[in-house]
Amino acid sequence: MKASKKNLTSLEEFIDKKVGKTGTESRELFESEYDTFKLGVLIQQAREKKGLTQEQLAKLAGTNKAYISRVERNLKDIRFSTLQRIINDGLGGHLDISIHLDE
Amino acid sequence: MKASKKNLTSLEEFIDKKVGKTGTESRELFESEYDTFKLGVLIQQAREKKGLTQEQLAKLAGTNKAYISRVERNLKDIRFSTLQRIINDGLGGHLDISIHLDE
DNA sequence: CAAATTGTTGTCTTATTGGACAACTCTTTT
DNA sequence: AAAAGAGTTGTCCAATAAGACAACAATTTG
Repeated sequence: MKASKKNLTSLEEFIDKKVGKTGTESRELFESEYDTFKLGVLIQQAREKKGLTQEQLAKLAGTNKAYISRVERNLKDIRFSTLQRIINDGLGGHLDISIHLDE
Repeated sequence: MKASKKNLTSLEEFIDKKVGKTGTESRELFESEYDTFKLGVLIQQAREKKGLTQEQLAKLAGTNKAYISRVERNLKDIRFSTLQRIINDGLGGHLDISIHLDE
């Protein structure tokens, strides 16, 4: 299914309509899921940028390819320490985190 | 024990001397521990900025003050989902993460 | 298209988190 | 100096992440 550009105003508006306005329960659930979603994608993109296969990354990070696959696809929650190990040892990078308080 | 400004050149140099140069095993251990350390401090600072006690934050995040204390003091590893819950529900903020690949 | 490589999914076991609550400490207030 | 408030620590139990490996699916390559 291709999105028609025609009736699309903005991603924000689209999500408002599809998921619910900011502040609603359904929207907050969506956003927390989206954050998790982003994490997997982030790892995958970094891995590909490094030109590594899941198996290579797994070995470097001291785990196995099945686990990497699940993390990238967000099928598993992940411990902070494991995330760090994947990024530091596996990808040779570092994790940057910050907390933004609303307004 | 107060630090004397006298013989301090820079934090970098201090850490190099105290922990080891970048790239050494001891230094990498330190840095990953430091990342974890930062996470607790980050949460604590955000909590204080919001003027919440550990107990208040705990209630908002659906946990208890003992747990918050341990997280802030980095005595426990934390799941990504739990971290998000504390930041979203507890602090009313959001977590910003990015992966930086070295060079 | 066949083979090889890469990624996904099922399932088991073990290690560890998260939640609870009590007891203790430390600090602040009255 | 006693009480109150805030934070720390010990321990228990249930839920779940992490690690392993095999089997399967999908993609890439010769």
